Amino acid sequence: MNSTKDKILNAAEQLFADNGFNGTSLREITSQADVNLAAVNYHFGSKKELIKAVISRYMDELSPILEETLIDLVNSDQQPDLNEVFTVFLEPLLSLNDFRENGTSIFLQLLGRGYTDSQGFLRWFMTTRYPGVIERFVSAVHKAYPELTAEQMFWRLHFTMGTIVFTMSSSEALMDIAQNDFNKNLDIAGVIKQVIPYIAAGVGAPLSIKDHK
Amino acid sequence: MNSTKDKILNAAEQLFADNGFNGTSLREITSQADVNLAAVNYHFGSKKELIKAVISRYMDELSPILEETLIDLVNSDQQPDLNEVFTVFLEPLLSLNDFRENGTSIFLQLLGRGYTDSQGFLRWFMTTRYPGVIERFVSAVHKAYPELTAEQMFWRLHFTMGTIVFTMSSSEALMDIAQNDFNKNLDIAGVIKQVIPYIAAGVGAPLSIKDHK
DNA sequence: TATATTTTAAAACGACTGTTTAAACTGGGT
DNA sequence: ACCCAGTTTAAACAGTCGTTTTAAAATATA
Repeated sequence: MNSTKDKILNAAEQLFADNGFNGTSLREITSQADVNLAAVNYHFGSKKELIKAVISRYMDELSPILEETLIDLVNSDQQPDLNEVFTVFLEPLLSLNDFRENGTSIFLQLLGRGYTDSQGFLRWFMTTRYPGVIERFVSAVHKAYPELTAEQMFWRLHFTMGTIVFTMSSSEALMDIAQNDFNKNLDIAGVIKQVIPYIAAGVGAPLSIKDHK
Repeated sequence: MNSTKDKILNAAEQLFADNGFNGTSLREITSQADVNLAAVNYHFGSKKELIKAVISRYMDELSPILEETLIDLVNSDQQPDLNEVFTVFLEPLLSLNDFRENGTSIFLQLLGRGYTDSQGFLRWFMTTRYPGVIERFVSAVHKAYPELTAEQMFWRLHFTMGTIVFTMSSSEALMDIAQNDFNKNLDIAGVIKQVIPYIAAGVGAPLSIKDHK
């Protein structure tokens, strides 16, 4: 259905992805969605709740798929490679393109915005509302690299989050540069395939001597 | 000297680092600096110019040291390890603590804000004003890993930038978590030492088959 | 058809933004 | 003493923001 609520969500997610949460006004959203300004506060209560609704629409779609795939990986007999662990994300992320046009790119950009724009409130929202994905993911990494201590796991997963989030929030600019400088026409899937070996190697980096003590 | 200009710069850099450029108003800055609101526009012309001035104060201090160290590395006889290449940044970055209190942390946070807050204008400012550092750095990485194509270099250095920038813009929150969960009291130098093996391994990841064609 | 409920519409609210204005003040040079 | 450039001050500017209010219109319920 093409209700007012949906029109707002569709306009909002694109604008949020492009210009960030702070950088997008309700007036831009409602004029883009061709609805009245007051409709946002009527349907969602506030801008903050609208942001949550935009994110939730993706996470509710993604998290079950992701969790299932990760559980399969953890329960399999053989020890996975770190590259395999991260490749697990590829298909579920790309499936968002069936869910909504440009869904993969928009979702990853939103994720990036959420971590940088609004000082930590979205991080809290995600970790408390979708804890399963993170737990399964940590288990999978642990299975692939058991020697990694919990502390190093913590740091390296945050580094990884940074790589993803930063890359994706500026993915359009990066793809433009790649197009101009290397004549390579990459889509979002191409960027993801570029980043997987990087983060797999980063997480899999050898333990430094000083941490063994 | 403790001029109005300096008082503004000192207050601005801390607020910018904490709350971002968009998230910091001129009124917050001037009241923190205990100067009149109009002083910013009088001394700097605009908020945008103030941002540039804050960044420049650090970059003018850092870039000569960094360039020199990188040139030494490139001109040395033996091939450097990627870990060595990135470790080169440690000392110059830490030297910012002598330059200003908490200088290292503030600068890295500012760098992060600049890349995410103001859609690319600061990226343009940095690359056009301090191109030498980037060139030397690319040369150093190339010397350590000659097989890396220009395109893959481009991507991996951007991934690296993302790791750094994201980690540092939320470094305080991360250090708090590390303190609570692992009872480890890390300072900014500790975080940098954690991240170096990660990015070195990421940049040094093996070339995937499909890029050889 | 009549009533109740949901949805839209236009306008205004108070608060905040960066910037500008014009007057007051400051310290040094003649 | 006077003048004058450099600096500081308080006030106002025009604009945007998220949110609320009030009334009209559309829709559903009986």
